[in-house]
Amino acid sequence: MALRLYDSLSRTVRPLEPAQPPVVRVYGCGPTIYGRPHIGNFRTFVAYDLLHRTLIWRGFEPRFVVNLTDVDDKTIEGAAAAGKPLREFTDPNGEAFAEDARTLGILPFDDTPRATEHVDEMIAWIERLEERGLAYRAEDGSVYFRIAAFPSYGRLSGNRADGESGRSRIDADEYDKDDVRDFVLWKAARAADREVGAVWSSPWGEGRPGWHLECSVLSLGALGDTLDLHLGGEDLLFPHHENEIAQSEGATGRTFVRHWVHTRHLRVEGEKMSKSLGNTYSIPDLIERGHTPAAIRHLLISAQYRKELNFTFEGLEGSARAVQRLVALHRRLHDETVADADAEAGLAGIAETALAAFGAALDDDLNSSEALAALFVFLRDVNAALDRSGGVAGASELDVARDALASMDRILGILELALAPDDLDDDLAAWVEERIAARAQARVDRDWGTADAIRDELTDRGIVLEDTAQGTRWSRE
RNA sequence: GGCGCCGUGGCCAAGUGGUAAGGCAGAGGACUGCAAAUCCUUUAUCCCCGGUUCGAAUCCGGGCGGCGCCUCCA
Repeated sequence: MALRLYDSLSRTVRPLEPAQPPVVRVYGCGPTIYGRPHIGNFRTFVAYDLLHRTLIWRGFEPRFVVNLTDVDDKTIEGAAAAGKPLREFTDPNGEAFAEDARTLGILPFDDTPRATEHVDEMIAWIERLEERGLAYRAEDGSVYFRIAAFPSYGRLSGNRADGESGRSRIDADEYDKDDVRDFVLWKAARAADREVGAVWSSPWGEGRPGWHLECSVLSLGALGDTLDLHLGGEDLLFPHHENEIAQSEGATGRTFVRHWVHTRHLRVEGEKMSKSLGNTYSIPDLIERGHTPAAIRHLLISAQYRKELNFTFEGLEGSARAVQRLVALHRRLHDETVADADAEAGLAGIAETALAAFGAALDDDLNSSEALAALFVFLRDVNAALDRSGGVAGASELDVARDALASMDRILGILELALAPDDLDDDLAAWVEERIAARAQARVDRDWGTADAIRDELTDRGIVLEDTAQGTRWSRE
């Protein structure tokens, strides 16, 4: 079974065919680090992560590069507003992104290049384009890409490459362009740029690199002349990626990207995310409201990356419940099932079926929704089998079931987050243990009134009790 | 206007020709001192109309409704 992914250029789901398997060269457009990334950004980055993990699971050797845009209008404005040099403004934002990514269990990328650290290469790139007649200098010292000289422009987005496109995109500030579709490669310095140090010298005078150029130079610089996979949010399809193709293929004469993957935007409570609606939640915002990383991650992968996903607090609560069931299953398999060499609960068959369905779902364009369904069928069937066997299973089938759960979570990364050690303080834990002991005595005495009162007391403090054959277990929430 | 996407049970969401996954919520039951956890049972003819087909949620046509990009937003 081969991994198949939707390719935005051919508009079909087709097998991933890296140029030099098992190596897969992946580049994903990363965040612009002008502020704390929001939950919408992370829908995309969690999708990157799902792909990353699936590639590894399927035996590929991904080289996964995601850039950080640290010079553009927004970072410059932000730095100016904060009265800081650009770098001083963007550094903490880059760190915030890394921190939130870790919180959500996103595997580290192999490289996260920053635009400002590769300006020399970008300048060299523009020179190549100039030599090939694909770039021209405007009167103000800016340099533009000449779209008229790149005939296949528009193939990715389906936007007509020829002249009139119904709606004028002429920007009053960009009257220097020969053609309204031409995009800037090098932006002549403005006073605002100088203020925050967002200025580099070049053959065309002082200025800064254009945003589109960044991704071509960073990706090809890190990965070679052709990328196996290029990822990005759906908003980047046009003009960003269209422009990347033009300037990359224009300069190298080779195919830029073999397979384009775009993620659908997240909606929040049924609405588009926007600052005016106040619904651009960040990861720390959600954690502060009492939501867990595992639940957030579960919700973000509950729909396939190309489908619209509506992020709601009601949904987040539902995800939290689903995560709890997974944790309970994990605990049951590891701590509560008796291994008996002679027993046979039927776990191996359940695991095999689940893994096959799970893998097939991922292979089918990362259908995380269906993969999750396979996991929950596994959950139900294992629980039912163990209920029937009285909590006893064969040692080897138990291992098989544990491995299957671990294997699926290597992709989903949910248990991995949910099982992370709780930072509950020792005093509270000691108190809980004391109360549980008191309740146990009351139960021995058949003093149900006292036993229930203690349980209520714990419930009020957010502690949930479960009486099991092995004794009373407690957990938060 | 150009290029696309979507409309499945109370909510979320799979399924793209063979008779409706899964999650959350609800109801009933088993288990339990009572609970919790777990299991079992239970709630849909898939926006509307027409067509193709032995057969369509799935294909085609037409409506209605929602959404994205075309502005350096993932």
